[in-house]
Amino acid sequence: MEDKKWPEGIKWTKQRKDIFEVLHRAKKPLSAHDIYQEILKDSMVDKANFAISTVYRSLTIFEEKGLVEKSILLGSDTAVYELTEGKHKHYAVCLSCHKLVPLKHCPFEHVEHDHMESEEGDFVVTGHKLELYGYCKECTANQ
Amino acid sequence: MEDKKWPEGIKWTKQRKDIFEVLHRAKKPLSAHDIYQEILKDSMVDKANFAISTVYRSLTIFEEKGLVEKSILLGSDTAVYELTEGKHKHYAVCLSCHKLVPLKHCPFEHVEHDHMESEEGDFVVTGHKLELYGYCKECTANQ
DNA sequence: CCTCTAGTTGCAAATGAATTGCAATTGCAA
DNA sequence: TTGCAATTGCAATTCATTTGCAACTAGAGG
Repeated sequence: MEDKKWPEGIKWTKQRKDIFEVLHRAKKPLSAHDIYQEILKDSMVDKANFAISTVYRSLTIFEEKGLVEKSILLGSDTAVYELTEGKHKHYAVCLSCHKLVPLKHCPFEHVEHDHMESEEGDFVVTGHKLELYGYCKECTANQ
Repeated sequence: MEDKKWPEGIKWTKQRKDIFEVLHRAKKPLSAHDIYQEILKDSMVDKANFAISTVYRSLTIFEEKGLVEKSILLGSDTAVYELTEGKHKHYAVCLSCHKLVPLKHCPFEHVEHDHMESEEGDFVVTGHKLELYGYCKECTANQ
């Protein structure tokens, strides 16, 4: 985080630093619970001194500031978060093993804008969320 | 429903018929709660004789049978459902007024398949979920 | 370095969507 | 019409997430 500009009006606390670190080294979106466990595991802190509500509150703020992206993936009821870091990523969810497979490209890099027209006039598109589903290599192989 | 084939092994009960009707005439995805309220409002039944758990259970079955599609839209924590009816629909969510605006076309009609390649080999894509976000005509007009 | 305070946190209790156990009910195949 | 597996109502439960509040700190301004 050191090299990054931190949004105004929000404090860079030890807890937020920990949450950021976990998200930073994660290779996939994590739930609040995942993050919490990871922090405890690393004994970055002792359990008696870190509330999961802090994770939720921090993630909410991070999201508001555009630092993380929240999504609720297919077939799940818990939200997962990942750092935006300027990047733009999508995943495919395996319907069989529920694995998350990152896509190489955003399929929308090549889509013209006028395809976005809505049924009721213009809509200024600022972003999108895409999720593919199907079957991963392993699950296809094993029938 | 009369003209449609009903999946095997699941019964066509009064409750499911009501749920189906509500979904059928809905112009947008509805939550279990929406559906429940709608049914009560229509006095299709009296409250004392229709449990919301039935709505949830029915929707789950409908989803398993491919009759409805479940999604959890941006900025919401409750699932919404709509009949698939063969169609394929996407929405844009207005970040300002939270209105759901249906899109005219699925942007993927024109996307080549190889853009779906994943970082770790092939993935058989059977479907996708797309959600655009941005600002609707009205909200853009009102600044 | 110290002070002060708005922003944060821990904790425990509260929400609210969704699920479940169970006994009673009901489609519907035979 | 009958029999039973599927379904339902109801109430209790689960589980992710949120919230109230008093105690605590980051970090701006002395």
